[in-house]
Amino acid sequence: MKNVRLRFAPSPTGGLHLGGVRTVLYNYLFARQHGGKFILRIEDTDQNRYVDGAEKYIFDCLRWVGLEPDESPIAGGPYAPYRQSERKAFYQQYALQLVEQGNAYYAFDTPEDLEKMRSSFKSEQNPSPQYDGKIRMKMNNSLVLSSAETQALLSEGTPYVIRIRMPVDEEVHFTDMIRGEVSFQTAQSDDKVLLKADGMPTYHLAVVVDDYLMKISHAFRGEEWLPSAPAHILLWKYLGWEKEMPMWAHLPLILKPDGHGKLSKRDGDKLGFPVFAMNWTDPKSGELTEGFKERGFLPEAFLNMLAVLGWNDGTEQELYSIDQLVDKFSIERVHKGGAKFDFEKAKWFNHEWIKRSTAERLLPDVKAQFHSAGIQTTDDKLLNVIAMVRDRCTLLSDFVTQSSFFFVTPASYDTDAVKQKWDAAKAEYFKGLSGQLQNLHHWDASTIETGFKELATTKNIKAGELLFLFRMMLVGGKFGPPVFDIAAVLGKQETITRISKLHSLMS
RNA sequence: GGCCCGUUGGUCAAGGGGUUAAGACAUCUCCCUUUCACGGAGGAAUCACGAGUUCGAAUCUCGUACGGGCUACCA
Repeated sequence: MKNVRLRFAPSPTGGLHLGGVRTVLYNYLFARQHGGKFILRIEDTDQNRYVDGAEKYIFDCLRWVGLEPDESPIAGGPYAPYRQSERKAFYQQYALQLVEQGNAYYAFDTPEDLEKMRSSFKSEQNPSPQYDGKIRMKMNNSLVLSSAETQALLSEGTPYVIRIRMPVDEEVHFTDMIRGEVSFQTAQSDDKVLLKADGMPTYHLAVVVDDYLMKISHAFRGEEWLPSAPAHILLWKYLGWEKEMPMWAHLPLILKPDGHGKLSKRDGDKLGFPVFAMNWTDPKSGELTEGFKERGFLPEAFLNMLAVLGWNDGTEQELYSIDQLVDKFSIERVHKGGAKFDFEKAKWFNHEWIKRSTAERLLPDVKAQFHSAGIQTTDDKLLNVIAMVRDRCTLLSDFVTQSSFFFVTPASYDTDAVKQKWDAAKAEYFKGLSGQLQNLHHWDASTIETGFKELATTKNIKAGELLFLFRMMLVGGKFGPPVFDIAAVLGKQETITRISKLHSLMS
């Protein structure tokens, strides 16, 4: 396979969701496998829905996960421009060609006309009537009007759209890389609008024209596009480009956790998990939607999770680096059925990636977490701490809750629990412990532990309860690494200070 | 309603005529750990249903049911 070119064509209307990132990922993997190019084209076809800043946001997300395109509106490329709003002339040219060939026609129906048509043809058997072969001769278009009438309307500046003229009785079939042979009857399809009244193309025209002009060899998109595929294939044919038509792959959908419908932003809001790659703030409403990045996901884990949501290489392996994915991925093994999204499993991937990452890899991300929590850290100490608590962190934000006590004295204690264990004998013990620690020459975990236990034996107190209190003094709660390891990192003076702090609080 | 796509434990899934039907998440039990985790051992839990083909069907065929997508001058 040569000259492999793939494209991702998001509409800049808001956040970049899971399905979008997965499509990019599969595109990217396929492009890298074949030494091809991955192209980002921005589908700003509908001015009304264009959202300020969304294009840059998409780039930021792709940069975060490391899937930067080879060609894009920002990076440029040989087939620029890559924004649909800047390619209007192309679409108009080809729409006109289709009209001249008789494969498309002008339609002058107003929105009210369409509304009237839908309500008058609506019935129990046909709840949503289409503008198709059965009714187009009853509408106001260049198929029923004489060419003189059509010309007159056109020159008067009457608003119009250009619609594809679907054949009444043809079978369109194609091979999908995931589903195999798929076929449709054209009679079932409607006369889709190709060029809108404002002169902008619809997706149907734009995707075909741009894929041709940009020499796209493989087109991956969501399964929701399957029903309109026959119209696209006919367009390739009518425009005379059939030989250059890309290979199609319709990816399965990512579904809501309960399986009822496509996963949407609202589901995330409702169930408490992100569905966007990164934080997205709607510029109009100011509403913030949380992203996987800000939730504390590693991009490696995020991509890994997405890759295996709907694909499996047939082995037991579940953890893949991006390079391993390039090696193992195959579009033929992508599943046909949609997968329900499970946030618990997503977190598991992140946990695994955190556990497997070096402290050095984690340092910048963890440091950022601490800084946004307003806690100052030093790299040497943080590196040490990361290695100690890594295993118990699922999200990057867990590092702060799991290890902030290394950097700041606990602000509060579980005082009720402490009160139950605290008594005069133990107060006496910790007084003694402070003195003993002060005189320690070697400050390391096992030396501290030995002294701690010897003193407990001397005072005849069970070590278990003392250990609990010691942990409360140093950590403030019932969590964290082994307590003597903590003391070792904290250092002599800080350890003694924390002992006396709780001590004075209790007496 | 029509058309298209799909259906293996609660979830992600392997398996594509003969298997004790892998594995992972979640869940439960136990071990380890004087915390929380990690780790280890084990348990419970699946081929949507009905016909057909076959010596034999999760696997092939056909129906049915269920789920999803589309049915816009949205993508």
